[in-house]
Amino acid sequence: MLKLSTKGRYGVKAMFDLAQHMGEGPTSLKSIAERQGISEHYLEQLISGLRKAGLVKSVRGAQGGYLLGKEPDKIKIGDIIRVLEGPIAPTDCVSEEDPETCAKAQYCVTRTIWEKVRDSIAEVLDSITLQTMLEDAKKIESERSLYMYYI
Amino acid sequence: MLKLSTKGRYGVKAMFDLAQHMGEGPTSLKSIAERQGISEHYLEQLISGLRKAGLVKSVRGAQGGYLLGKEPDKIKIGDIIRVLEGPIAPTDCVSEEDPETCAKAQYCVTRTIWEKVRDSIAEVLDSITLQTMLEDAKKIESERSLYMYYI
DNA sequence: ACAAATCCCGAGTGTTTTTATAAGATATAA
DNA sequence: TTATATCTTATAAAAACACTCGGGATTTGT
Repeated sequence: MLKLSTKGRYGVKAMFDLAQHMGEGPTSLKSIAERQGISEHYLEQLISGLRKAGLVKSVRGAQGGYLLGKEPDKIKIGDIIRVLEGPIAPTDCVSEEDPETCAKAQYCVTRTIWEKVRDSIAEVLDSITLQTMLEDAKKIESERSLYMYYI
Repeated sequence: MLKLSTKGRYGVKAMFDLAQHMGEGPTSLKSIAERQGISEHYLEQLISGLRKAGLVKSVRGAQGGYLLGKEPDKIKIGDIIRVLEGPIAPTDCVSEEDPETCAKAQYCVTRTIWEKVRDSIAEVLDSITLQTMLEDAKKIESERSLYMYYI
């Protein structure tokens, strides 16, 4: 159905939350889960993949938690999605990673459609970084207070 | 996983098959299913939806079958996908049809990402019609015979 | 009139994916 | 040493997916 699963959505929310709390030391899963309204145990599984991919770093023990693995302008939304949902692939025959080879691939007209869909999704997701999101959030916030001012 | 289900893929294949056999009278499900390698009974379910949406017309009885409901340049791939897979909606909060209203929608930064994804998918799918596919197929075929000629 | 071809409709079914939940092991700060 | 966290693995309910099946309705050709 061309739908994102909760993995991707929760993952992006969690990463954005981490970005918003940069410079405050490690952020615990518990606090992320509470702020974002996500099951802590479930988030645990998701962040495990993000850690293995180097998108976050973990600090164990009391007062521990997670930190971004890179600068926010180096983390694309596409990176997060690919870790949590696998390669972008509206169909198996046009997967970003080892596409299922089909004998008719060369002459297949439908295949070219799915390629275009894949590329347009990838282009959007790779054009947005956590930094972009932080800037967007700041902009929305300032517009919001401007509006409040004039009431 | 941002994946298309077989419904959408089979549906587009079947519609393209119908387009390729225009002017030859009604095309039976059986022949479409055979050519495209799809279960006939399953395809029956899918085409039922396409008929109700007016994308195909049916002719009952012996020698019956299906015909395109409109000219091929009037049938967008997006139309077919929406009938078979529902509105384009990478997440429920940005569905093309009655999006799930969320209290934070106005300030939600992730939401704007999913909107962009939705729009880019819709743009691709609505820019391609069955006519486009017929032209692409003809082009590929002529390139293929040209290549054969030079061997 | 009858048989064959074909569309039409709804119910049932096995598999996979999704979305968690739970329990316990490991590590560290205070 | 205790409380706070991360880490790992197992279990499982629910939903979606991809068919499968059976029978009914309609039309054509003999």
